[in-house]
Amino acid sequence: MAGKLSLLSIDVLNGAAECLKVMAHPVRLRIVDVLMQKEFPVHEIARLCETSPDQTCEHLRLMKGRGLLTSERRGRRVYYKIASSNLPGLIECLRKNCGVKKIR
Amino acid sequence: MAGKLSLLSIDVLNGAAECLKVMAHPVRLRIVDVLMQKEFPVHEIARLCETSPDQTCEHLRLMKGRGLLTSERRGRRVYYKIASSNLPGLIECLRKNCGVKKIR
DNA sequence: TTGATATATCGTTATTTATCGATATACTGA
DNA sequence: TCAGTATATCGATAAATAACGATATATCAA
Repeated sequence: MAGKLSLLSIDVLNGAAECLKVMAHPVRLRIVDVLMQKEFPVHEIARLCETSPDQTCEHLRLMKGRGLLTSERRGRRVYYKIASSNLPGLIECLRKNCGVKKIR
Repeated sequence: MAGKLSLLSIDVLNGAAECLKVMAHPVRLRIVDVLMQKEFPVHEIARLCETSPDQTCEHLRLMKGRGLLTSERRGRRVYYKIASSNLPGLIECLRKNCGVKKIR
């Protein structure tokens, strides 16, 4: 072996760490898992994720702020869906690598 | 659509979140990136990651504590290497999905 | 307009995590 | 044994994050 290591750049590492930090929360992982099926309004996400609506808003706001989700108001409901192509890949990675299995 | 969503279990989500939390740090990502090539002793890891040896120890301890790395003393050096098959997959996932590119 | 539903934000407190300096332990070679 | 190198741990402070209640805004239907 000769030459330098081929390493990820600092900028990329910082960006990736930020992304992982946002996703390093069980409820937010669950939200993505839910949204991988289709878009849902906030109260539905809250119900499916078994958290309160206001905490759900918080999580959604965080993820939207990082560009991971987008939202669209229709009537009094706001529908969220996955915006970042990172997320399905990440969840897929977790399923494959972290002993993550589907349950019914 | 009929039937329940197929969701990841709470236990799995907690485990995955813990794993991600550990990896959600630029220096620790760099450490894994370095160790993907081969094992290294602490001071080399510190040098390659441009951090102090004692902070490097901290990071290594954290990751080892989660079963992500293993270590082996040889002489006065302690060599660390990747233990978890999650990690290369995760880094690979970051390379592919998070706009992560190699630099020389 | 009023009441009900849905979503969002704000402020406080609690908890966790990071950083850094100091110090301790382990090993080697002289 | 001593000096020097390598690794590890500990304690304090700082910073970031989470959790929760309270309150605010938006929309619709009556």
